[in-house]
Amino acid sequence: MDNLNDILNLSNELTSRSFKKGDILQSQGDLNSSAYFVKQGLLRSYTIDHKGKEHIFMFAPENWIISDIESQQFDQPSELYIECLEDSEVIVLDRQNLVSSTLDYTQFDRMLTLLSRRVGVLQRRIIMMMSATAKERYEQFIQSYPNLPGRVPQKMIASHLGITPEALSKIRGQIARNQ
Amino acid sequence: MDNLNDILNLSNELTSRSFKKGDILQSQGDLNSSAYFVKQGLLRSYTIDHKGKEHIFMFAPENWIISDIESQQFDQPSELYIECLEDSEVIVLDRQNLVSSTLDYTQFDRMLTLLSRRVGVLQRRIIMMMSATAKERYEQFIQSYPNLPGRVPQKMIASHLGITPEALSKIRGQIARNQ
DNA sequence: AGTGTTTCTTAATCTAGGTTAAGAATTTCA
DNA sequence: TGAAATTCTTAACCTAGATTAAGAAACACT
Repeated sequence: MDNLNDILNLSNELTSRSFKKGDILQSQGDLNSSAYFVKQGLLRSYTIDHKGKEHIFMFAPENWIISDIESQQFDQPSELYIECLEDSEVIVLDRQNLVSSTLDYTQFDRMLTLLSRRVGVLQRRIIMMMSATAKERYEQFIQSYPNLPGRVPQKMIASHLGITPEALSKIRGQIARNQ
Repeated sequence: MDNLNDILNLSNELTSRSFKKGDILQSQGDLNSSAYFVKQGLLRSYTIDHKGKEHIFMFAPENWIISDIESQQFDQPSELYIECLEDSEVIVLDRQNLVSSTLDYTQFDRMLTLLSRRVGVLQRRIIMMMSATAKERYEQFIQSYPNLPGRVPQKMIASHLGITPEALSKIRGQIARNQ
């Protein structure tokens, strides 16, 4: 992802805000949900299901943008919590910064690119969930995001993979053992 | 989804093509992948994983649009097969019909809406896969797509849910039994 | 209409990953 | 720096769904 300043209207008027580890930027059910561009630090998004269990949808380290896109675009209640995992510098993009009427042609085009790429990521993730074992998904995860283990507690990686912390610990034990 | 004619450039020059049940409109690995708008009939998209197993990504009945979006937008090899499940009337949208340079402002805006909605659907599907049992996912499926069972063989619904046909049969047996 | 092919069901068995529990390691923060 | 809290590991046991198999039902095609 190139310079997001070009993609959006960030240039002048939008400044970044600081958040502390543990801060919740947005909760499930919130209206007026935003998109968050991470200049420095690390955010995560997650849901809590009807059984009270937490499921991490994604992590956003430096230069990533994180948001409940549908909620943000159409002013629907957010399905995701967005939380700070490290003290972070974040540009908050409200509805009016990302909605069609405020975008010029070039920005529009980049927005379309961004969304198409996201669809690709989600498509591959669904296929992964359907076809791969937990071990395969873990190996694919550390390959795709080699700098995240170390910054993120293991149990959160487990949650992102859709397994329990115990299962991930067992898998890591296995991997360590045979080599 | 409103009238797709408005969203795109379909109006005059693009006519629909007929396909027969069983026709494969696009294969895994194909370049020049297209998007397909279903006027009449039913399509599906699926992958075959490295273990040789088939996984149905989505179904597209009347008025749906189906495509490997990332592949179509960026001219990358398709990850999905797209196949006809019934004799169908389909408008084939090549790269040049859907790429930024050919879209006017209104079309652009609708394209953005379309993609944001797709992201929402995929997001909910991932959360479902992580949090719900096979039975819950099946019940949610027939609620979301009440007209598909009957048009689609059960084993394909199983594949879309990420379970085996035997497991789905067992679940249906259970449901039938206790009421 | 009749035969071959695909789909669906049922049942027995197996296994990846969940659950529970408890101790060890690490982090947090006064 | 040291006590409390959180995270990680290991192990025993359990369960949802996979696998295998075989018969029944539904479809497809001449």
